[in-house]
Amino acid sequence: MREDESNWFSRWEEDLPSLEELTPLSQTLITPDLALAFDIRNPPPTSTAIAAAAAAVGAQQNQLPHTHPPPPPPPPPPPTASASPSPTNPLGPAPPQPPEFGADSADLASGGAGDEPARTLKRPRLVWTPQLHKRFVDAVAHLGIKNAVPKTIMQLMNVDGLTRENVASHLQKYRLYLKRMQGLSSGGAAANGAAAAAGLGAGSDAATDHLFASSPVPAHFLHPGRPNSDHFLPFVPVAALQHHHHQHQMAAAVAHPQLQNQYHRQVGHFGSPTNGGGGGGGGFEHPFLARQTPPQQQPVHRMGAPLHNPVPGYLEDLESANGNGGRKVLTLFPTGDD
DNA sequence: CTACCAATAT
DNA sequence: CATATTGGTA
Repeated sequence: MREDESNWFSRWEEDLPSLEELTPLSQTLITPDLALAFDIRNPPPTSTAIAAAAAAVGAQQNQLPHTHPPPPPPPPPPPTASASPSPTNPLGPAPPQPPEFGADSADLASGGAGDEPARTLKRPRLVWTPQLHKRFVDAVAHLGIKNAVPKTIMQLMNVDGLTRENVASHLQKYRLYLKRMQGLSSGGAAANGAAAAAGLGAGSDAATDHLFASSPVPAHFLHPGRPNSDHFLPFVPVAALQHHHHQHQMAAAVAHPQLQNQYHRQVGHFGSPTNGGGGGGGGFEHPFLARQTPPQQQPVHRMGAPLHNPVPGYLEDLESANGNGGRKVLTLFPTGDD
């Protein structure tokens, strides 16, 4: 049993980051339903989509999975017209997202899925794009390490198509990353976890930081035993369900399971040109799949998130993996937690 | 039984 | 290496 449940809300404030952290993240996940909706099995003659994708290095995640989903029946919203007070997504509603399509989906000849979806199809590998990860971190940050468990995180992220397993897996890795960093940052000059996370120290250079360094790590993460500043946010776990009203819920990017080559070195130019530089609030996205699938979550009656609706328009995020040594610019949150 | 976690497999 | 999958456990 989770013994902490008794006092988890007593310490909510501790973990509560600053409200401003609520980042209007937006991600698009191609959910199988979606794919199905688009009818992938009726692909255009396009062929070298994959090659194209490879060529389009700037974009790494936009392959369309041809997964036929285990039919998640669109649950008819039977809200008896009563609840649904704050539809505001805790972490972030999705700003306008350019519905860009990857075009295509190479059909693999596996298994004769010539016709109807074989019910035993697996989902494509989820690609944790920086944006997605950002959302992940935000969710964890907002939940607090204590409550940051896969299910909760998943719900908070509210990314369509994301499964608990996905989050769990990533969470595991994330924890490892944090742990590694704790050891390095503690006692060292780097008092700031974010700094270490950025890839400053020697701990994160090439490998581990790829994705993780993209998102600042909340300071409290590195020091679980030490509440930083007491945040006071008398918030209550409002049971927040997501569906209700259209909020762009995007999807995450997925890649083909098989065509997973091991060469990708393109994590570096995310900044969308349209935005002018990285960072830009609300404006940087990639060729992602945008679309939302009908509600598909279970009526889990669990707590929601103590977040409030973020104001869209302010985004931070950074990315710069140049091999220049050292120096990392952390465009941290406006709160300046570090 | 559900969910978490760590280990293991792909 | 990044995810997925599995097994044991709370």
